[in-house]
Amino acid sequence: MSHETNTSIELEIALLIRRLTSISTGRKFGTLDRSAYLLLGQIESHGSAGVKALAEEFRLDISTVSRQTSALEQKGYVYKMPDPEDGRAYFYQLTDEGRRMLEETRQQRTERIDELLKDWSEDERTRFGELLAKFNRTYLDD
Amino acid sequence: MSHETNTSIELEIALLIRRLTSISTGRKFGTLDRSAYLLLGQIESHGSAGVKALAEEFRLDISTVSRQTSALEQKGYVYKMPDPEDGRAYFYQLTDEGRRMLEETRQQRTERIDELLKDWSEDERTRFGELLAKFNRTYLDD
DNA sequence: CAAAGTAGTTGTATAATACACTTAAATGTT
DNA sequence: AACATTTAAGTGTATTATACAACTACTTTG
Repeated sequence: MSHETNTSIELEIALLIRRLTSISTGRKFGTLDRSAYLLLGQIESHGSAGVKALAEEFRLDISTVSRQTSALEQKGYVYKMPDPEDGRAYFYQLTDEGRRMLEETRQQRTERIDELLKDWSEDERTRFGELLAKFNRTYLDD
Repeated sequence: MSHETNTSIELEIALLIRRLTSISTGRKFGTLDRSAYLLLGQIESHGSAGVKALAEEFRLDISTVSRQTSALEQKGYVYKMPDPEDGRAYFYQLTDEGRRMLEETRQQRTERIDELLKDWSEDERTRFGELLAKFNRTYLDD
């Protein structure tokens, strides 16, 4: 059973949910809640970003993301760099602690998926991951 | 492109979300919000039920479902029959209006999926529906 | 029959969200 | 160059789905 496949699946599910729903009352899958997990993941994979870019990525209101990044900053998972080219804007970047938490959460979530899909065939998991990814991309273009 | 396949997909997605998250701030896909849609669908497919059974089905707190069914009753989509065998309990049943709304919403949601997946192959849509269904069942047994 | 358990409701708190407004900086127009 | 418009971010407020706790009325059990 491929660990990478399951990592992909759990990420795609988290994204699917983010696209389709709003909140998730404290229903944590790992140490970080979903919004924190997705934000940190986005910053990790696409580099530092401002509130506006993050809000667009996740189809959330800027005010919502502003509060979420604020919370992440408070916890020391990200820090804010002023954009040298635009006095209004900032770039959020991961701290070492943020990177550590992200990895820890990713591992916890992946383990959860490992357990849930332990009886699925390799082919099923691969296919499911691919299709969720495709669906999430389809949804994005809407 | 099979309409039935897409109906199945949208139902499974709604279920997936219900399982994994909590709320969805007014993010309606049709006339009914997700909780109303799922509750009416459950009553339609599994027959009249009380608050407790519905809460268990959707892994929600009884108080949450109590409020949701209350709202549905208020809108005239369900009515409450006292359980003849248990003076504390009730059975919620669909009204004609509720059945109509359910069907309308189902159609709207399915159309949305039709549109989203218009470029997917028949095989992909079938497979995605199957896998989501399988995943939801897997999740249930947790 | 009294005690414990249960179905449902209601009160209260929480959390993620949107929308409206604000502030400060950037951009565009005459 | 001055003023108007736009824009990035933050803040105030309302909404909503949810959980937990307390309560009521009924049922089951010892």
